[in-house]
Amino acid sequence: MLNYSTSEENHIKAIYHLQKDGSVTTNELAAELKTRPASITDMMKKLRTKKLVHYEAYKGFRLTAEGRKLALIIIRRHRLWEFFLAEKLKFSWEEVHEVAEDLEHVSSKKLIDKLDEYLGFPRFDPHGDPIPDAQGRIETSKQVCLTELPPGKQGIVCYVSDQSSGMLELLGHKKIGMGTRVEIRKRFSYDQSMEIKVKQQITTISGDLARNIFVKYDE
Amino acid sequence: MLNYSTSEENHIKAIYHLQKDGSVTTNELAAELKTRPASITDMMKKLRTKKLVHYEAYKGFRLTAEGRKLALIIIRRHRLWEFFLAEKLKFSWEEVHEVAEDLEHVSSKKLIDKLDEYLGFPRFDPHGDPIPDAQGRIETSKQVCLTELPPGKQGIVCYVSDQSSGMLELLGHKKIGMGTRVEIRKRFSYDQSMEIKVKQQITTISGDLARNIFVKYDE
DNA sequence: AATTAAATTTAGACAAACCTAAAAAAAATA
DNA sequence: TATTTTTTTTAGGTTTGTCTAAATTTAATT
Repeated sequence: MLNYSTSEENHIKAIYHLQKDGSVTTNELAAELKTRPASITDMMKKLRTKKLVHYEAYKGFRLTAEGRKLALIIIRRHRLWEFFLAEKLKFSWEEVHEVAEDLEHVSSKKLIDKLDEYLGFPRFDPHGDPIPDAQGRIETSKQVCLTELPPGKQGIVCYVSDQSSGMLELLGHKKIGMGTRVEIRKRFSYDQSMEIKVKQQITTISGDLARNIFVKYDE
Repeated sequence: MLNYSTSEENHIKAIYHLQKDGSVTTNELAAELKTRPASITDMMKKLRTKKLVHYEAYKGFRLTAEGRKLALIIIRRHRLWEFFLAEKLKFSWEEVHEVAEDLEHVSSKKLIDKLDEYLGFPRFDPHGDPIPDAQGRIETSKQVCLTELPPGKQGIVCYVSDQSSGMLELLGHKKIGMGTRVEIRKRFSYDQSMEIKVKQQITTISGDLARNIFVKYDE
């Protein structure tokens, strides 16, 4: 595997994040990276010669297969470090991103694969974003607390933080378990309770319960 | 605390390592960093304006108090990462240096202090070199296996890797404990046994025993 | 469709960190 | 001490990644 500069890596990563569908524009990328449009044009020419992006003047750019592979490597590094910082070093949720921005450019593959193993092959970073595996495969879903599932979106229960018998009894009664599909129908700001659809039925759950249920959903 | 480039940090660190006593020369530093002498001159001028080195043309250079402080910060980062890689990620002894060369340039103080705490405030890296603490204080001694104590040097026992009762019995008999001063008098290559001086007396210990005793000594 | 506005690219400059080749200073030696 | 050798510095060039200002292309509006 070739080696890329921090700046090249940051450009590739930014394109990956912006490129939801269709192509990314010069101004968008300049805004994202806090540089000037002229600098973006220069860099795109370079990344084109390195076959990391498809680029034609005035037509925007998209990652090549190679470019996407690199983006996933960088995102893997970033999210594994975020997990490490939060889980092992007890950084708070909001602090991990900035430090991971630096750590993600240390490029030893062996380091990252061993870190992954040490952390127990986590699937989601502290923000709920999926972590690509060593082969660059990534889940399309994001993991969030049920309280943050966008209303109308289908979520799949994947984790419950409180494993007490009281919690399990309640979950059993509501017919909620690992893999159950849920969807938020209505939220009440007064007490954070919500009406959700579970197995074709509507039930109400408390904010306390919702805060302990985590779901995956596609963005 | 200001921020320095990777290249500046590497120069500062190299000067620290070469500057045993007296000043460091242009050629020495160029050899150490695998650059050309002309490049060293350029960098020394820059580091002088930043008040990190004392430098006068043709007279070599030494770190200022400020420069030494920076060097110790970089060495602290390097050795803590080495410890992490060996202890937690199970990298081998010889592999840790190269990866730590990259990690040492990630400059978050909070990261390093939390890493230090997570690792249990280790005092020596996997090579036996002392790790500076958060205030930049560093022990002058190096920690090595008794088999590697230079003959004639005084060593102080600081760690015994095998804590079995058999080992403790033997150590008690030989009057060797934590803090005991030892000195190698003669080594026998045939079976790695050695004659050592302990409390004014000469005794013989086996290679097996020596391999489990660790000592600190000043270089 | 013509004109104006916005986005993008080109052209030329700059700083950082390196380089080579030549000049100057210091050290070694005859 | 005079001369040669070695070390160090200066002068000028290169690459990377950024910038500004001007030119060009594309998109929007009248």
